[in-house]
Amino acid sequence: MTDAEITTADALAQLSFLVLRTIEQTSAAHGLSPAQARMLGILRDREPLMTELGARLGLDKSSVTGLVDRAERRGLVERFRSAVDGRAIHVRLTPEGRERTARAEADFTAAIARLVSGLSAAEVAQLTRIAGRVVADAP
Amino acid sequence: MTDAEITTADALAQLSFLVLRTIEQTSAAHGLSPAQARMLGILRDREPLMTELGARLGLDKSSVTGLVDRAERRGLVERFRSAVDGRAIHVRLTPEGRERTARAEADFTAAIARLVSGLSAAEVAQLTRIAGRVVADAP
DNA sequence: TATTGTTATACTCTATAACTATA
DNA sequence: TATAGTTATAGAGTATAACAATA
Repeated sequence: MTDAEITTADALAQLSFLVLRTIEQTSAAHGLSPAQARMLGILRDREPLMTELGARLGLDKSSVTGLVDRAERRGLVERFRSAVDGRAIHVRLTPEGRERTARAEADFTAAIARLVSGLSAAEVAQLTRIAGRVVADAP
Repeated sequence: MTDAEITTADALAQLSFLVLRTIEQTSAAHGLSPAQARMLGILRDREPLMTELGARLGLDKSSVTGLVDRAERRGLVERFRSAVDGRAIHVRLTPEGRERTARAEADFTAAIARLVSGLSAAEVAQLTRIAGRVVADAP
């Protein structure tokens, strides 16, 4: 009974703050904001329309315009017109953006490994599996 | 082999975005920003100095000034001078702030319960225990 | 008319640097 | 001198509402 009891909500909230802080730190080390890092991660294997990007990020279209504007100004992404719809615009990584994304992700993976380094291999596997289930089940 | 393999880093990043979105939604339903909700949660059982609050939140003192300003304007918190140090200022919840905090937390707890409703009771317990361990081990 | 995207505007959040008041 | 806090300023991120261009 020396360990404090902790609710699921508390444990997940605190774990999330920890992971988000890790994302902030590794992003910042590569000159990226967390929002940009998240967008670049999505663009790693897609060239979505502005609207689709907004849907994936859960952001309003005007927010996506600003996010893409700032990333484009930094040479990380570029816009190009849809071949089939004159109104629609795709976004994709530039080579520079792709490199930065890869390096930031490698650092993030290493940081997460340090974060769970106090767990046994079996516990890490359980955590990964259960977290993956929650994410997959989510609406 | 029908399930996609997922890395620990990916699973935790996605879970964290999911939890953060839940915090945003339940906060917004009570007229709070995520940053405010987090601050109010800290103030639930403390009356810290501005500096101590900043240390707990990991924020610069000027950021804390703004955060407390906006919360004070909404009647959620109040400042009061230290009895022992003429420079120092404590922050505490108002009765209104305490009520809002309690209601938002209850909603958040319910939302997290829905998030993990696809897991077995044993899995929820495992997730809670392991997440708690990671948080407790973190620097 | 409906949809795609941008612009104008406003607010929150955050940091750095300069400042005031107290220790 | 050093510390606690505020102010001035700047930039990112977000949303709502109004708009232009295309479907």
